[in-house]
Amino acid sequence: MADRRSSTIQDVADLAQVSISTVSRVVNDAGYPVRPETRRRVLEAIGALDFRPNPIARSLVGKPTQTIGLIVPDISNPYYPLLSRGVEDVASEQGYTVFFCNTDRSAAKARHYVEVLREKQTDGFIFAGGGLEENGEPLLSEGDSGRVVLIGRHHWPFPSVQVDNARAAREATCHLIELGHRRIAFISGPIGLTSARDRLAGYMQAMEDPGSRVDQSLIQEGDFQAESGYQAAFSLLQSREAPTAIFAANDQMAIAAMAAAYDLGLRVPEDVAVVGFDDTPAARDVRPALTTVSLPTYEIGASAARLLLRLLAGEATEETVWLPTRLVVRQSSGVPVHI
Amino acid sequence: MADRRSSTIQDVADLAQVSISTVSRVVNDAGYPVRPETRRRVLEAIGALDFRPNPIARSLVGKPTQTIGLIVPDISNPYYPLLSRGVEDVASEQGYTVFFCNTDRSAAKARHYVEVLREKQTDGFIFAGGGLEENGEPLLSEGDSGRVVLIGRHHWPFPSVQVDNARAAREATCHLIELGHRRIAFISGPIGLTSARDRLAGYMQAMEDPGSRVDQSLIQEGDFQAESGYQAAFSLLQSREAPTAIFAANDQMAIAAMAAAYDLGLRVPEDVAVVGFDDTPAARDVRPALTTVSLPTYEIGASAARLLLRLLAGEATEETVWLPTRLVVRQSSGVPVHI
DNA sequence: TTGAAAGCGCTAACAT
DNA sequence: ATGTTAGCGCTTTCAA
Repeated sequence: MADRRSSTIQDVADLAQVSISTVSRVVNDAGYPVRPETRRRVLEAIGALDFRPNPIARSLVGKPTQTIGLIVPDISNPYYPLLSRGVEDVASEQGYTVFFCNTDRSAAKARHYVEVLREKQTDGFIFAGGGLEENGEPLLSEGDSGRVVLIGRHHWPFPSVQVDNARAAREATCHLIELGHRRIAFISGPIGLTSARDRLAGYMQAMEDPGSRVDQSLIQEGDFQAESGYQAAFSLLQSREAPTAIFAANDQMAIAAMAAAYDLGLRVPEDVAVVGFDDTPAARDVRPALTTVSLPTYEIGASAARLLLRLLAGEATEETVWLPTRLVVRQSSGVPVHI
Repeated sequence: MADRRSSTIQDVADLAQVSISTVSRVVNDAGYPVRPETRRRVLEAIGALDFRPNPIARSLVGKPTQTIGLIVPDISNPYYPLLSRGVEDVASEQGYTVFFCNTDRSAAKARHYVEVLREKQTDGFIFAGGGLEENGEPLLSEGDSGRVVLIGRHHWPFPSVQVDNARAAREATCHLIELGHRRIAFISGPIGLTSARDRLAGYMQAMEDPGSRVDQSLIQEGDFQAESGYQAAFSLLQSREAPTAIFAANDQMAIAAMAAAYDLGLRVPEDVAVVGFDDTPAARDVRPALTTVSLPTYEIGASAARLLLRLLAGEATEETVWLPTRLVVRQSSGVPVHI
């Protein structure tokens, strides 16, 4: 039953013997005066017809859609699900529904989604990951102000939530140094990405401390995907002066690096120590469990959502939320530990 | 520039000195006769004003939105990103944009999303994973026919794409039996899910073949999450008559099972063989690499999208697409192999 | 307390 | 070939 084209406000009005304005009033229940008896009739009709206001029509007249979008660069990176969860939890708690969009690290796709989300389909959106411009052309404009929050470093006048990637990478590298390692290799993310560059910078800072210049052959560029991490680690580990430790810019590459070591007959952490970045679920599921930089991933998403919601409510203005990172030492770096 | 409230069709009409209908005609370029000179003027105005038709208004008058939704049960299951990719690739190739929705295996959330997507925000949607009813109440209605396709087994009169879970699980179990294993444990998914039950059924079939009744203590229920797999494997492996092989209903649990073995000082595959299901990226990244049932995940998504798009174009009717599975033997089951 | 009517931006008959 | 107009379903003045 109730499978015909869904009922409209007019149907309800007819059934309740009132005008559509009255129906609209009781639906939007804004403390507008409506005689109890009338309200009752309307409510009854609404129930009988299973009426629900058409959100399209609603937003055409400028009403908020109670929907926000979340744009992420790579849905297959296990880092994002948790972040999404954070966004979703706080959003749905406040009655918002969230649509996820995957840009696949393509600026064109990102632009496309920004446009789609912008055109009033959603009240606002969260943009995670880099790629905020497509060959010079900014993806966002002033007009987006007040309804967008960014995650990660950028040079835009929008609120955002951040994490100190450089600092975190520096700490992780120092951990390895303290363990006695000197030849520490670094597998970076795509250097086109700010976050990847920041992590590299942190590594460099730590390595320079000891005095010596950083051996460039110890640095390999990956692309955040497992395959690239495997390749990089494989060649690193086979080189004449193989590193005794490998620090990968994300967990996927780090886990792949452990695989490369395994395939070369090397033990982790005895022969090579490995540390990752992100603390994705896999980091603790794998063996040896991965030492990695733990990001408050869920909280990053939750904070971004809170920020956006406040923005939409007209509260916050420009603002940056910094969240802390923490090195989680597990087995892969060589220290006897709890998991 | 161009940051005021975006221009409307009226603005364009004014600037081009034509009526809004003419503008609409050139915009919707349906081979409708428009004098070249006029068209040029309109196009020029459109360019000057950076006009883009408001999709909300457009869909209010019944135009398709060129948007589809994809509802998945658990965005943090690494199985879904690839499926999503399949959906997205064929969709965007045909000019559709896709919104992802995560139900978190909650029927209430699923219902919510179905409603949101249904109310014309999207032209149609793909529903992956179970939970198609909330205590008896079906989530979908006849009215959805023609704009929804399902992924996975169900009893609904909607087109869908399927995989033979039972058969695949049977084959995987047989592989273990052929390797000489007799005490093969099974860590199932939540038995509330059809796919989980089917996989269990397949395992049972294979185990019964040899004659003996299946030892119930060999079967543990998990929830598709790593933690449950770890627990199950840990207790299984410590029991008096420990299994020599563990078959987990998905890769996440299988990988966790390997971790449990590792933590108990057991070697995989020498002491325990492990096989998984899904062939997520982690299966090949982990060491020993995981023997697992490979699903054409990407293709499942792509097929579903193709089906939906054809449906929206008014082509297909009711139809079920079956896709093949394949056992990928890697290291964890004990055979010397290629990865 | 309620209704009538004007739009929101667009498409699609229906004129011309 | 182009313009007029009536909606799509809803909210919101403005009247009554």
